Amino acid sequence: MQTEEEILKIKKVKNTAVRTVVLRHLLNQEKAQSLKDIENALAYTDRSSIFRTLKTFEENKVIHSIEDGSGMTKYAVCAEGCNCDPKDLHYHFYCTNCDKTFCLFDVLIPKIQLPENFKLQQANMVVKGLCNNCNK
Amino acid sequence: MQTEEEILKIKKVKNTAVRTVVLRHLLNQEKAQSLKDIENALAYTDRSSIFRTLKTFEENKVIHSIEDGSGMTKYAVCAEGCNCDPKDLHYHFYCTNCDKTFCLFDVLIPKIQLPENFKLQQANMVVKGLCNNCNK
DNA sequence: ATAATCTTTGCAATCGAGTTGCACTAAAAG
DNA sequence: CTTTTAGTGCAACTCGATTGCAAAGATTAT
Repeated sequence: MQTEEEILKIKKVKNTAVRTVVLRHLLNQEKAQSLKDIENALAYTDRSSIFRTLKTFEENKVIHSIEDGSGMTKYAVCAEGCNCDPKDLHYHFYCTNCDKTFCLFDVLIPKIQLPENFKLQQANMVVKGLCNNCNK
Repeated sequence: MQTEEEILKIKKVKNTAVRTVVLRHLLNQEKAQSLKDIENALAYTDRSSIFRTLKTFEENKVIHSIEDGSGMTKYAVCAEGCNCDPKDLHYHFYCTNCDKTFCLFDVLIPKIQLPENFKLQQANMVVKGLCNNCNK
């Protein structure tokens, strides 16, 4: 497992106090985090600083963003060697009753044949409905 | 083609002035409409009335909502016999440069095998990137 | 038909995620 | 050490979505 410093160095992002704690937090979580999640976890760090940090991380492929249907963009650290291709991604299932998001790791996203000269940057596949707990 | 009155009767939604004009507008458009689109088109109808009308329509399966990556929820009239299954839907391609949304009618969404006892209500497949015009 | 009740509508206000301007501080370059 | 560039914190703002409330309209019971 890489340290925050190593990751930032590899991705050519200058290391700062805010960047280190944000990245560390993301690495410590098993679920993708929203700006609000991070803000709540890091009580003494300003929201806009976290926001700009996330933008910087995203531009430099340190993290990628996910639309999971909850209405809030979530962020997760890219796996080693991740180039944010859709093949790295999976479906998200958002339960409209309990507001939980499930990652459907077992269901792979098929290759999408885009029209001529379209360039894919990101794919968000959100499935909404009732989870096993709420479907009664 | 059904009239607004027929559709509302079939879906058991009481007919009102606002509901008729909103539904008529949606029927007349070839593209899915955002709340703002409808608001602009119907100058003398209040936004919150349109909003509540859309919620009522959605609950009663008169229309379905679409997240197309633009950040605004869009609405489209359900086809006759549509039960808002994902099989009725298609991918949306959102160009991050020119902010246009393209419906990829030719690329069908494969059947998604959900985990045991999960109930699917809606699926939004959004692909982001550069369209043929911006990819130069 | 009339009163009581429920629904719909319009307006204004609010919410919340995201974003930006600006001044201050810290780090890098000269 | 001075100049320049980058990062941070605070407050304010944007904008889509949503809600409280009172007036208007429709429905039901008397």
